[in-house]
Amino acid sequence: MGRPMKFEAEEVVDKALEVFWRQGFAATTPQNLVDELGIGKGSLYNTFKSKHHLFELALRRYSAKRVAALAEGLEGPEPVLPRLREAMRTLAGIGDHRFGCLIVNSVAELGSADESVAAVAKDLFDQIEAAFRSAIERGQASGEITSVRPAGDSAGALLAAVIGASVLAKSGSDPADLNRTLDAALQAS
Amino acid sequence: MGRPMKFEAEEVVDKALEVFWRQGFAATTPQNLVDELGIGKGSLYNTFKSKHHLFELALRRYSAKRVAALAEGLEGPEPVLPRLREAMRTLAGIGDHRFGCLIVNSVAELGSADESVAAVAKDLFDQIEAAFRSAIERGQASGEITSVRPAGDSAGALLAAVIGASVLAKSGSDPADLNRTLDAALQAS
DNA sequence: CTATTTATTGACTCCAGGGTACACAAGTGC
DNA sequence: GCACTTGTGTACCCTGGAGTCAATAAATAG
Repeated sequence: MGRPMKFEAEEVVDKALEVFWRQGFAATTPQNLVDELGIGKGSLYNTFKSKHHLFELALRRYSAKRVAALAEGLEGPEPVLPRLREAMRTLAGIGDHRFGCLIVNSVAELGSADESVAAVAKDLFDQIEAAFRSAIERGQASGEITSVRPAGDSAGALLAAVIGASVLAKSGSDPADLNRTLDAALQAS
Repeated sequence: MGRPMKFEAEEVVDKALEVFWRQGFAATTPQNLVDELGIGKGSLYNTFKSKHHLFELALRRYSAKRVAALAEGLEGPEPVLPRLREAMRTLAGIGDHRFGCLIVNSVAELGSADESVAAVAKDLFDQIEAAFRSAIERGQASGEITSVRPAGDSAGALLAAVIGASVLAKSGSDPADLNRTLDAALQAS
């Protein structure tokens, strides 16, 4: 009982995610959120304890979406290399927006001071690396990818390349160059 | 004529650099700066127009130092691979502090909204890539590095790996793992 | 219909961030 | 010594960030 909420929390978190992604944590004000989420300040603080807590929810939601999309993109029939290629481009956020990856941005902004952010980031990075690794192992099993290098090493290198490309995208690098860079990292596997 | 300054601007910028590196731009308050630079607020704003301007000076100084150290580390007699290896570790900021790279942090925090920051970052990244490239070319000329892959492609991949490692360091990855990752990227060249 | 519970609204508070103003200090030229 | 110029130190100011609160609305139980 009691009055029902006029919005769905998940949708609001999705919108908050966009705002934080565009502006970063510190640069996003409660007023920004009120304006863009379409709910009042009272509801905001009633539903989500604080700006920081909402931020954490947004980070986790972003991570979950990314992991799901990655799993979907990598599964399916071979060949696996083009799948990896496409997945890397998506993760790096190359193209249209130039906001990079929300998690990368957040860990760079707050990582050394905010343990909860660092933890979410480490978690996402570990999951991406694991997904890369299993894809590489599949490719090695089918002979599509050389086995001279351990799959774990290659997966780590690909993860670093994706993160690096995400940052480079924010600094204004040419998307075509970044695609070449990612391809170079991938071909080296 | 006029009263002489009681401090040297360069030293103060160096100290400011440390503070911004530890805390990021938004999280650093004028009071923080006053406390750590050892100069009064009046001098601060008289010498450096604004917090943002001081920040830019700090970024540029950081870049200049990095580029100089990189050039010094890469020059000298062969073999060039161990030099690259060491340079990458230094650039990624693996080890003690866990603050990553100041430029990477700054571009991730402000890059898509602050053109001047993005420009300094792009500049540094270009210079690092160029230094990598010329080192790789030297290695190729002496047969130390395979020439199957264009030096430019490898240089881009190494740059992305270094940036990625810097971010991973902030999220709390094990330094030993990061060193493996960097080695994997380097061996792939 | 009333009591109770929970959401919403938006005015309000509190404080810190970023910067300014001004009185004073420390130099130089004459 | 005196004018002039340029730092220094600090009290002060203003805005906006983050969050709270009291009044009100919308539901359910009985």
